[in-house]
Amino acid sequence: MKELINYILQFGQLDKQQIDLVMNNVVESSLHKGEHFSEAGKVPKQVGFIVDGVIRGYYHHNNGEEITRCFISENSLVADYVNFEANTVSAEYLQACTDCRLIIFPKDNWEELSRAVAGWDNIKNKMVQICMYQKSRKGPVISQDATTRYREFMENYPSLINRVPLAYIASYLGVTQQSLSRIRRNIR
Amino acid sequence: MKELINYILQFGQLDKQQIDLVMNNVVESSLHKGEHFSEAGKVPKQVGFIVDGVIRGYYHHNNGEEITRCFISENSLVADYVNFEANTVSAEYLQACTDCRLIIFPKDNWEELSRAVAGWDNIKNKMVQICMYQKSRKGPVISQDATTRYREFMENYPSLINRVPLAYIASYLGVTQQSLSRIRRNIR
DNA sequence: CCATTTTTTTACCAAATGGTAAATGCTTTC
DNA sequence: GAAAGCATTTACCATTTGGTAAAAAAATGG
Repeated sequence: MKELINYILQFGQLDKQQIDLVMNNVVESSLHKGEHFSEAGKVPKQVGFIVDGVIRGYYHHNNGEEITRCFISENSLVADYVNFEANTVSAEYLQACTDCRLIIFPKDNWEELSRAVAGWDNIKNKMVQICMYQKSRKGPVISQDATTRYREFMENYPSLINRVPLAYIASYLGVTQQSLSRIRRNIR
Repeated sequence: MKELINYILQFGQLDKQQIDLVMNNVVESSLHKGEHFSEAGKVPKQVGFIVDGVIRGYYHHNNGEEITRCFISENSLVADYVNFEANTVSAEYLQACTDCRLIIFPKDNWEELSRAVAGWDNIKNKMVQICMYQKSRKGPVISQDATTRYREFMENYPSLINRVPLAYIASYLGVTQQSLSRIRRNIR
């Protein structure tokens, strides 16, 4: 819980009683590698905070291929927030790509906090903006060759290289995992 | 002006007097192919409506290469709205890729309308959402080969193929224009 | 600790793409 | 309508990447 409180207090002040209110509206939870936080075709019902682990966002393209769009790691909110807010059906999956420890805000509690905690909305909006910004972060540059895309990935996400299965990184970079493996060999 | 009025009235009702107020706060304008609507490094000061023509959004990548991120064509708003609203410096260029006829809302007038026209904010928010959605629309899929990316581009933007210089489409698709030219030959 | 499963690496060949250079075609302008 | 400036196509070859199959390495579960 400490991690979540520290995270929240980055965005605004809360007194002890308010912090307790927040804590009373969350649930600790976990996901094993491969399990889903939310799924395409369903209406998302929760906002999560990643205490430990990495979650990826992906969708199925026409041909059925999985396209990885982003990675989200610890000390971040995770949610398909637009559809969470609008009660609409999600178009993408959010899946644990390592085992994850999470703190969950169920939808009712998330809304309750807006009523119960003065200043919560201000904090909330800032957190959500950061959350959406991370998901929209520029992906790999399509005109660059795979080697360059991998190099830039290492610069932008150095902490992921040794934690996330190669197949997901390959999917994010738009290459087969065989090609990515070859690229890694040739880089050294 | 008719085009703009029709566009606006899609999103809400306005009476004749209110329409006049809107018209009094815009300026007709035009851009030649190659000229910029707004530029990276500057604070955007206007919202535009494209009466005729196509504008592209692009930015410079590390290595100096131009990356085309989106195309916007007639009957759409065009703006770097986040930075327009926040008075912050833009990170991308918006450039006419054909000659364009535009209707411009200078920033002061745009804000004036919120005060002068009841219901304007409601209409405005809907228009801006659509504008931002169009810019965020999913780009070409990085894992597909260039031929497939071009095929899907033709499906998604059939009206652009014969209007926009090939070099810009190539930049959007992440291939050299020579490769794109060859792809076009082989497709027929 | 061994068996099983998952993940990563290798290898080989075919196909796609980039780099470079040049030719052709198309517009614009005077 | 000729000249100049853009835009598009072609060609050739080197390099990169994908497809397929299999081996090796690492992680997982009894």
